[in-house]
Amino acid sequence: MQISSRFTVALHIFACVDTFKDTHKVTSDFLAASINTNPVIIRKILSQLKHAGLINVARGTGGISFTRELKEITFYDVYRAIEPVENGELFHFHESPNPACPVGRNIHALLDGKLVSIQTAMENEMKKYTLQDIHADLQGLLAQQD
Amino acid sequence: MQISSRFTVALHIFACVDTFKDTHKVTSDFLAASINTNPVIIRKILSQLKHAGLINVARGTGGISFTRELKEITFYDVYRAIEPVENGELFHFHESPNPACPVGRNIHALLDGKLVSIQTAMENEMKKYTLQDIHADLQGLLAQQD
DNA sequence: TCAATTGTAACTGTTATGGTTGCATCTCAC
DNA sequence: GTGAGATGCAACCATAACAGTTACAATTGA
Repeated sequence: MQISSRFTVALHIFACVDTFKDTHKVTSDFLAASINTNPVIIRKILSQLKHAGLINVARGTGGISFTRELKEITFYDVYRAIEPVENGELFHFHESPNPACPVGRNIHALLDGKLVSIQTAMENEMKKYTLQDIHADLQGLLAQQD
Repeated sequence: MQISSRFTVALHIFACVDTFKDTHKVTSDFLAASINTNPVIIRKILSQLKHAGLINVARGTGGISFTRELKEITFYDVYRAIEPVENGELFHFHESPNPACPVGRNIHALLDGKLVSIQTAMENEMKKYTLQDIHADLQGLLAQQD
């Protein structure tokens, strides 16, 4: 299975807030227009990001602000905020291997460490990228396009 | 989302075939008993592994054999054999960002390379492990348990 | 020929996703 | 205060993937 589009949508949200925060009121409707989806989808994701402590959302008046500097928010922070799986396990292990079988009895011991190392490799790469990287890269792209 | 349990089931299948190929006829029923699932689930996964060229399955008589040495089959080979997503993209990007928005127009250019590097980090770690590692580790565990 | 086995279609129940409507609640400007 | 504009959230819907199950045709070797 794929990691849901909520992840890229969340990164898109951050890029929009960063880009437009001084020139527009960035609402869920505004974001939905840039991302081309429904405002309620945006609000659900904003709610997740808020509960993870990454942003503040102003009720009533609208508007989004970051709780930390951009370089202090990594892709991994966003991924964990958005991903609903309890304790964040990347692999779904089959539930009940047969303990009467020598393989079934040992399959977890055989695989668990390897699966963790694979997941960790992905997560460590996610931690290398921050919202500051998006900010910088976008500035570069926009400068070319002027 | 999580990577489906078909992946760990497939690795379990390989471990069973390797362990029991000389002492038992390893059928889908036999495997289903060790994995504690339905024989048809097993046959579906065997079919995927067969189409990926990793195993041969004997119709009628039953029995499974490897097409390569264990050390020549990596976790990544198994993952790609089992994962149905076309061209194997780990991330599901939202479909149609708004080209009229400076962010929407550039979001793919901003993120694609970073997402690929994350996926590649995971896949490279998967390529480090082979079925030979499972074989060796299981021999070690079983030796302890005697 | 027969028993055992694979291959596969058809179906079920559950869950996640993405989308949508509707509305209560909140906030600020007036 | 009132109203306009927002968010928060519940309640749906359609679709798809997953895991499981039944049934049966096709294959193979004894």
